[in-house]
Amino acid sequence: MTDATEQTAPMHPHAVEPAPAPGSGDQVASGDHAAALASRYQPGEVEGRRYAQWVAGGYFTADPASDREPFTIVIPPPNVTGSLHIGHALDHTIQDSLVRRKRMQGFAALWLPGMDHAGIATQNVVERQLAGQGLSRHDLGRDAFVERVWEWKAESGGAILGQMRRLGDSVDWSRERFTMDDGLSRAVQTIFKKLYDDGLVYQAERIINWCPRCLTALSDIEVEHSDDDGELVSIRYGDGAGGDAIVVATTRAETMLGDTAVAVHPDDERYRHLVGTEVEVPLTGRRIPIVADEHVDPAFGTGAVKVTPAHDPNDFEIGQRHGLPSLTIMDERAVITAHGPFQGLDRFEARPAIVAALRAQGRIVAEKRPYVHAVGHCSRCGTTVEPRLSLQWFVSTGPLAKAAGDAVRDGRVKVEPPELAKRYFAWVDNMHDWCISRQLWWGHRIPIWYGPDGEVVCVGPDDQPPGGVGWRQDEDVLDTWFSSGLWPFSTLGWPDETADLAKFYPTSVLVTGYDILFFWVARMMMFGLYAMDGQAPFHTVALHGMVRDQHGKKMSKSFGNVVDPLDWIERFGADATRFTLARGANPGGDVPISEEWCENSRNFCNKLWNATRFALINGATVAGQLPAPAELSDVDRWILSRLQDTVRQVDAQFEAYEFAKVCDLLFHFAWDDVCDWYLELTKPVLAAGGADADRTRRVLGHVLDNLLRLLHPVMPFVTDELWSVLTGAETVVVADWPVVDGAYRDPSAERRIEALQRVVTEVRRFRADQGLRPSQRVAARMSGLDGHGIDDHEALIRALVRLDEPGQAFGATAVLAVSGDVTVELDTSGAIDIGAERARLTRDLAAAEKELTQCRTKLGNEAFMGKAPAPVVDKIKARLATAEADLERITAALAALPSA
RNA sequence: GGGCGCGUAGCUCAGUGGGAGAGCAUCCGCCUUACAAGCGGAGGGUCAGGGGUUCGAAACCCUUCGCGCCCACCA
Repeated sequence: MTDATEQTAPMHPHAVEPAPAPGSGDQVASGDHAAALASRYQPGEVEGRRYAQWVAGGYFTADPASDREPFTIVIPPPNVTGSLHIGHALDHTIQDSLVRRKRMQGFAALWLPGMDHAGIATQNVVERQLAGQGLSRHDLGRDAFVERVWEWKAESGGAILGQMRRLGDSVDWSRERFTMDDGLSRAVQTIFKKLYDDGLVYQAERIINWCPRCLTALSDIEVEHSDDDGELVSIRYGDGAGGDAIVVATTRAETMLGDTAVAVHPDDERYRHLVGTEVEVPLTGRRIPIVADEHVDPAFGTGAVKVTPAHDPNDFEIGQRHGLPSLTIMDERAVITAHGPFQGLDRFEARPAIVAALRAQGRIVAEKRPYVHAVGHCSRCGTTVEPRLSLQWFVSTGPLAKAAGDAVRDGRVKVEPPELAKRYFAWVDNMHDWCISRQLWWGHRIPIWYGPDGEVVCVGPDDQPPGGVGWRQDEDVLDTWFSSGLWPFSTLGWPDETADLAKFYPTSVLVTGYDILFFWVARMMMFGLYAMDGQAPFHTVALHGMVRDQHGKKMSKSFGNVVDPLDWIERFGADATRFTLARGANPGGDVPISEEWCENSRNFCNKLWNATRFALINGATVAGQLPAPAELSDVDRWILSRLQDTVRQVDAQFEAYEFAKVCDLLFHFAWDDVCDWYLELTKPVLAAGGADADRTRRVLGHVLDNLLRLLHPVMPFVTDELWSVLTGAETVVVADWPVVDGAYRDPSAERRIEALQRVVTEVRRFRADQGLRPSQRVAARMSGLDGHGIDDHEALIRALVRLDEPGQAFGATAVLAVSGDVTVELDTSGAIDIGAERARLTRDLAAAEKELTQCRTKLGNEAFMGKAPAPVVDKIKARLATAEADLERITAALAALPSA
């Protein structure tokens, strides 16, 4: 462990000098400080003040000229339209913990904040606002509408930034970015042109997912499938007179208006004779061919499929294979445009109308039958997606996705937890081309210009758009995820060769929920590798799960179980909220939370608060050298050794993204080791005064100092407040992260104090069983402590369990046999509850006997003795010895019990 | 339809080949001079069922049952 003087000294250019120690080099926190601390932690009084100090101190501002090793995280940019929900709070807590620790470890740490313009989602929000005033975006016109969205962005985005401050996010505000700002728009245009020039974006007429309400194309990932109830109807095509009738089954009868073929499987004997002939499409009078296609499943329905190339992706494929025409029969709002009685009907109105008309003609051969099938819905508005044939822009994902997969496959990018890489591969290895054009107004407009004579020109960021009569720019904008995919380098200044890009790219770790592994992570991988010469955008992808309620249920408004992070921050504090989330965050796992657990986290904050109060009241010292190991008492050695072990384990768990384990380790070290045992053990020493007390004050200060540092990444506010009071320095934000110092590891001291704890616990247990009030002092005689090397600690033990030295008239009435040869005789003036004690001893006896039997059985098993490794056998032998001794002790104690 | 995962204390979850754990909840006793947002003590589990591998299984394999998630263009 580094020495205390160094630890409090500023180590970063931004760090503020600690308050000069008055008079001497040693700085002893006085009782005055403690008096300043209320008996409870009140987060509201601390958080705003601390955050303002951090920002004013410039601690979060990263320096690209620094010679320190970089550590970079780019924030998953929240949707500018939304507000931060508890899932963001989890995501941010994890990122903040990582970046705060690295900052303390001396890295040039950058956490880059920003927001996403979220094209379709944001446009929808503003359109709804307009609708409230009876307006549509067309009433405003494109420019005015976009202007309106920018206004909303300023309002909504500001709220998000405020929430981030409340959470304590240590982001570099000087580098805040927005996907629509000038720099990022330039990046978008640059990569679009590069892709275009490389032939990796193209325009094509294809069947795409279309939202008839949003009136735009959607990519595959913007479509959510659900199993919906449908009805399968069987319709007879053809007149049947010449045997050319054929029955098809469909859930979408309305599309028959656009049928251009009927398809059967080539091997289907039932229909072989019909292949190559024509049938008449009912209601239309059109005659269409019957074709043979492998895609048809002869076992499904009637084995014959109606083919509507313009309104079904499969049918489109079949159409391509057989050179069929595509008949578009619906407009962009999914209203029937085909001439006839159905014109003007919505698709869902047309369906029953057409079925009724068919029935009237006797064409329905099998009545409607319920049929559950997967139906796509717009992920933004829920409207049933309509496959639509239209001219759109696509990214050719083949080579990009291959590279994205390889980067993880060959280990250049690690996925945590590794199991989730399977999902990633499943995605990138089966990716379709990506439809990137959107018929929206809010977004990056596609930099393609069309000339009067059919010219198509892609315009780069530094190019002058073609002027002249008849030239016009493509009306569409790009998919939001197109710009999000550039985030790790566009935010650092790309395409310019900036100092930030050189220093902070590739980023260190990407933290996000597994739910957007496909949406976002895969796209960043594709674009990062492509734009940055094969350098992946991050070294590690650390995935967490979704926040859930205390029963593991998804949070949703309809369940009424949604937690607003600001609500918890108000009521329990930001640190409690963060600790609750971090404590549940196992890698890749969902995070259940509840108000009760958050209360517990708040209590933990208060525990730290009061432990520090105790230290201050007792004059804990944080400056100066920690005494050499040889000068330390057993208790000092024990707690310092426990601290070393905690530092070691916390580091290991941090590196493994095991946030739940980090929290668990620190919680137990702080509450059990430090508060429940160590502070109690220091009380008699401090009360006695003298050199021992002086030394204890130094160790106590050191332990708390380091504990607060260790907790700071997860609980930044309370630790900063306490640490600055304890040390007199400005802030723990840029203090050194604790380092393991092997000189203070002391397993034998740990064993001795553990023995002491066993004795204390046994006496307490007896006292509790006997109903002895804590305040009641009992005379006692102890022996056998030397067997554990704790004979020096008899006074300490007596202090902890209120046992007096035996007086003149000592008459033991109870003998506790603790462990080894330790016995404690207590003078309870004959007032012991023999029944309770007998019950206790009988239970212990049974446990010891069980243990004894188990061990003997094993050791008597030749196969075990022959094959089990020696250390395992030795361990069983040791257990046997302990069990035998326990049995003997307990038996003796039972025998010594006065008969009732 | 394909893929992935889960089932351990009342609840939520750790534990992945050698003595069943944590937090919360429960019960008992305490205002013991940092903290009642606290302190001390206690109870509670055939590790979903079955089979197998092994000297040894909560863990590895097979299987049954139950649950969840992701992906998906069979009308």
